[in-house]
Amino acid sequence: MPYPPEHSREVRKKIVESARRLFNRYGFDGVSLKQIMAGAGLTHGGFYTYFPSKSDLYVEVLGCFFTDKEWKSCWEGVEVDLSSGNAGPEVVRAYLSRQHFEDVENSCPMTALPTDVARSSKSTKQAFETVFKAMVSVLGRSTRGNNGPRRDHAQAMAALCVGGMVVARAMADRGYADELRDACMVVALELGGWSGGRRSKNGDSRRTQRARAAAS
Amino acid sequence: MPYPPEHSREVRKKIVESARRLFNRYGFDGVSLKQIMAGAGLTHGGFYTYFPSKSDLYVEVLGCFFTDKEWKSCWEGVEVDLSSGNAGPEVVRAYLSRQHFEDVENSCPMTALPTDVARSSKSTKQAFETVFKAMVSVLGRSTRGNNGPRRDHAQAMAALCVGGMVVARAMADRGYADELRDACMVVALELGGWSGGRRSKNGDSRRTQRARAAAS
DNA sequence: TGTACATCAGTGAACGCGCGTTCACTGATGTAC
DNA sequence: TGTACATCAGTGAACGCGCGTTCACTGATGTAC
Repeated sequence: MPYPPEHSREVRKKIVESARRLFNRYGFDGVSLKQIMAGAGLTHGGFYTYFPSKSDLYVEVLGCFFTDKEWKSCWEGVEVDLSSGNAGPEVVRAYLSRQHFEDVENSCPMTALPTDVARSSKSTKQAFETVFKAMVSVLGRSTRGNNGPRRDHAQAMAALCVGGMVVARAMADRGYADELRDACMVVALELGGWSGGRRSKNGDSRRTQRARAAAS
Repeated sequence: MPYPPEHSREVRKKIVESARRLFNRYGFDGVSLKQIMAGAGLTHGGFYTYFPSKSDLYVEVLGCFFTDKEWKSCWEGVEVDLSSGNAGPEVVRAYLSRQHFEDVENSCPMTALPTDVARSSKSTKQAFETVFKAMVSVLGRSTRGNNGPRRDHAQAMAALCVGGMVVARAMADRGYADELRDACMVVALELGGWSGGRRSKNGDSRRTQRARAAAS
């Protein structure tokens, strides 16, 4: 047996990671297998040892986010424990943070790829749906003490987080994108009943920043 | 002068219309100039008589929605007068309607193309931003009698409309997509202070449908 | 009304290019002795 | 410890294909007389 069994697993993971970064940045059609394999330190021919097709890799990439117990984001310093009952406001702030806005490569695929997915196969949509439902579930479980947010509020919050980021990324004016992101954050937190809570470092709303500046 | 002056204008418009339908359905990279020109009843070689490049056509397509005085949607029976001060709830209902969800070809480019735009040139983003701001403006102008919605509420409503549709289109389960669309509609109307209003035929919320079914 | 003509919108072959995928092969690996 | 070997991960040339773009040309058009 020429190679140890973990070798294959490691290389496969490298390919998925490379693909995730590239798909996030350039979309499904904007990335070639040559680029993906180069990102994993290999040449293009070896791809088919690991995946039956480019589309199959795509499905796998979509599934690898948000479904782990720990939220495995690379957003510096933002690590949310999804199993805690109070992850809701943390998730909203992290999702709509400047960090997440800027780090396209490591961003949530729901922010970077939703319209690509809408045009793709059923299995791709299935992977996307699982991720979205996971987000809704986390937001819905998080309560402010009483009965928690309504089901439609949890869904709308998730749509607002995703939609806010998607639209913000499509703006030409960075200042307006920031303002929009902030507006969505404020409203999403209101919907969850988390308006009074603390703000994370990178998720500061403009309002908070202004208030802080005025106080000093 | 071999051709009348309006000929050129008409053909150009045909190309833009064909491109709009195809881009909405398959995205920028998923459509060839051959397809676009065929959709306009021409062969591919003639394209460059009308546009300098595929990208330039893309920018033009993005701008042609939502910026007219009348909302020139082809959503059957839904025609909203944007100059009226009360277009807000109508826009929300039309945007998140089943009609808009299903009619991909004629849908708003913000629903079909936002992540493509996020990866595109500044001029493309500029066109997208103009369309989005027009939507925010319409929603913001619409008041319920008092001081109207807050600025951040108008922005969040627009993001919720766009985000709700984008995510709904990426779902595998049609039933869940409908539920999500409905949740976003209910919450967006709440944000605008328009919750008590009538529902348009195709924008019926599930809640309304259920209530109606129970009453009969 | 009929004919010759200049214009230029539209055609379609050709260009170079990069794609996803295939496959005969190479050469690094751990094993056997 | 050293050598021969079987395995198979990874290589890179080659495949057919369709893309955006170019360009020499065709032929439908309205005009002039």
